[in-house]
Amino acid sequence: MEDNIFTKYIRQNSLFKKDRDTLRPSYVPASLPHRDTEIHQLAAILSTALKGERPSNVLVFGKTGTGKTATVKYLGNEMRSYTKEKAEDFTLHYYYINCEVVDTNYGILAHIGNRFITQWEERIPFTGWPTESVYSKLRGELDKKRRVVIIVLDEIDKLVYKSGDDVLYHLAKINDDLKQASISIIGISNDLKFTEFLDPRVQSRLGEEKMVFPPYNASELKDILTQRAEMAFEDGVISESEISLCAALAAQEHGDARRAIDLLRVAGELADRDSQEKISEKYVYKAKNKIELDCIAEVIRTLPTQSKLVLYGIVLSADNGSNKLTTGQVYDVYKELCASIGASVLTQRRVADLISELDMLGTINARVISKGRYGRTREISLSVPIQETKDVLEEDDEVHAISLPTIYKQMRLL
DNA sequence: TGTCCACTGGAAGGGAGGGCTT
DNA sequence: AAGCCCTCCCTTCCAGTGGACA
Repeated sequence: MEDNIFTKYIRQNSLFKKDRDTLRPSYVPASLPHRDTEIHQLAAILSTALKGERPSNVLVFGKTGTGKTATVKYLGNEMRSYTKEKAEDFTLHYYYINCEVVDTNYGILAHIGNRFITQWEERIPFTGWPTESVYSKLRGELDKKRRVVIIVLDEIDKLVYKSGDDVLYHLAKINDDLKQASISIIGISNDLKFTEFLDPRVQSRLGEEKMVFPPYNASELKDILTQRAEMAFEDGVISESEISLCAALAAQEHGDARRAIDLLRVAGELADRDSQEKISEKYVYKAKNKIELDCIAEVIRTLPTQSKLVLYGIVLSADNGSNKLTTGQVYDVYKELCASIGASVLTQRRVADLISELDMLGTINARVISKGRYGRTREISLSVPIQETKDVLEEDDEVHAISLPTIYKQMRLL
């Protein structure tokens, strides 16, 4: 046991208290600073459910990290603990569904339906049934008892963009067909405009009540971080000035509390790894850097192969000192890269679109310029670090197979 | 002043693939 | 299993264009 390689890591004094989950994005704290107004507003709407009546449907808007999900989950917990103490003649159900995970009409209906089906044999299968049957099965199960069902659809905009508003139409209309039970929906979205894509009938039913969560400012973020830091870190590990720094950095990025908390956690982890006793300013900046790089790396990693090849071409050119490229130049290098690994070569038109996509993702900078006599094109430059990007791209098997010396030779000929 | 380059960006359509329906 | 529809990725075709240069 003494010689086990992990002993040292486990024994090591940690800056974190045992419960470091308090800095995870999914953690819902027992109190939410600076969300009193929103909590009370939503509680007033939902309180109807505690009397056995159907509350209005609610749409909750707000940018990422403004506490939408936390507030809604918090109220769910509160309602559950309230009803636990009372014996009512109806049951209250509060279900949370993340539409980024369950993103099809069928999936949502089946998911909700299965919550009410206790017998395994009777459960709705993952796939196979016509959507209409799932709907009627759900309706039948719901109406067996007197109940109020509140369904939270987080990231509801993702669902609408991907699968349209059919489920929402069904769910909004289901109350007309129910005698005993009732359903209300809380939709959470960070996109204010998604309702434009809804059928007008769905739009008005779903948006009976609307709430907008404003971003946190730096001092509000600081209170949130102070609360979390107390829960997560041992005493004296982090001081006020470092917390302020985290808050200030996150406030610059439109007051995203999740970002701020991530910053705190990563700073802690980095300091911990270096066996520090305190989280100094240096580690906050290191954490900021790491988070940004991780973000970029993740974007690049999930790119389709063809986009990776285009980007790789731009990276190699930048590595060779050509900072500003035209679409034609990028295409030439790209063709060489494809040839060297035998990949199919896309048309220049398509590659131009891929370049636009890379531009939108922020990995490159591409703006249209005119070089007069010499035509109109995009001026393309890399906007992420060369070496790191190259490393991430080379993790890809296909990119890895490229023979660099050959490419460099070809590039000199171009 | 007009020309003309090297593209841009819109439009239409093909075809592969996945999921739903019959 | 087969048909259908939808979405995504891609190709083909083409009109349009900012500005250096003759």
